[in-house]
Amino acid sequence: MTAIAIGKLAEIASTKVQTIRYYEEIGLIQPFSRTEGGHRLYGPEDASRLKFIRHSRELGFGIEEIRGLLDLSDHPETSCSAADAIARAQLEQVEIRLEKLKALRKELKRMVEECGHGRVSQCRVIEVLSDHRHCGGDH
Amino acid sequence: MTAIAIGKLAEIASTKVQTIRYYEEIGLIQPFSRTEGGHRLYGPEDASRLKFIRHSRELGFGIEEIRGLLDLSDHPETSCSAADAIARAQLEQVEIRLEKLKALRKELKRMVEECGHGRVSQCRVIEVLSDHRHCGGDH
DNA sequence: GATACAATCTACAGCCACTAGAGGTTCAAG
DNA sequence: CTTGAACCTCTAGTGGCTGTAGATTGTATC
Repeated sequence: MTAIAIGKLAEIASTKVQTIRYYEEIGLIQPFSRTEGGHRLYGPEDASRLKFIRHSRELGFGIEEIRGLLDLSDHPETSCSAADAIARAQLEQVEIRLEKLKALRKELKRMVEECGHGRVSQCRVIEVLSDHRHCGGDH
Repeated sequence: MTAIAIGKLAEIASTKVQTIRYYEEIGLIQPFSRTEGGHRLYGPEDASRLKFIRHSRELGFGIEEIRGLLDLSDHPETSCSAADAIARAQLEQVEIRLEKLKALRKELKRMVEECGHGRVSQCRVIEVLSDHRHCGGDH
C-alpha cells in the first residue's frame, strides 16, 4: 500500500490540509478512497496533481484556468494549442502587471526621496497621494 | 451650497457608489450631513479625501495603511517620518513583487516558446506546470 | 400639482481563494 | 489499553469590494 493521508500529501505538496479539502470541494482533486473511519486516502499521482495545481497557482493562474489545464492533461490525445493559449494569455497578464508595478515603483521611490522629513503639513508622501496629477506615470 | 450627492462624488473620484458606502461603513469617510429624506451630502473636501483613498489603493496600500495615512494628514503637526515609513514599506513590497513577476515571466516565456504545438501528451506547458524542477527561477 | 423616472436608501448575499476554529472521532505508537 | 496527534465535518471569517431586491426620495417635465 502506497496510500497516504491528507497530512502527508499536504506536506509533500507544501500545502495546508484545509486547502486540499477546499480543492476537493470545488472538484479539483479527489481521494481514491477513504478508511473505514472516513479518513481520506491518496495515491502518489494525487501528489503530482496537487503539485501541478499549486505550481500553477504560484504562477498566477486562476482556479478555472487550472481546471482547464487539468482537463487537458486528463485527455492527452487533444491538441496542445489550448494549453498554449492559456499560457500565452497568462503571460500577457503578467507583462501588464509588470508594467504597472514598474510605474508604481517609480512613483513610490519619488515619494520616499522627496519626503521632507519634517512635519506632515509639508510631507510629499501625503501630498502625492492626495493628487494624481503628481504622478509621472499613466496608471 | 456646494453640497454634492453620493453619485456625483463617485463620479468625481472615479469610484462606485457602493464603494463609498463601504468606506463609510469601515470609517474612512463620512458625509457632513444628510437630506431630510436621508440622502448623503458631501463637501468638496470629501472629494479630495476619497481621491486620496482611491489613489492610495491603486498604489497597493491596504485599508489599514490608508487609515494610518489619513490619521497623519488629519494631524499635520506630527512628524512626517511615520508617513515615510509606510511608503518605504510599501516600496519594499513592490520591489519583491516585481522580482517575483520577472521570474514568473521568464518561466511563462519559456513554456510558451517550448510548446511543441503537437498533442498534449508532449506538451511542455503541462509538463512544466507538473514539476517545479523545470523552473529556472527560485520562486 | 401630478406624474414619471432617475437616484438614492438599507440590508443582505456573493465574489476569490483560501484560512481558522470548534467540537468530535479515528489512528498509530508505545 | 492508553495517549495524543491527526483527522473529520461544519461554520465563519478574511480583504475589498460588487451586485441585487425592494422601498423611498429627488427632480424635471407637463
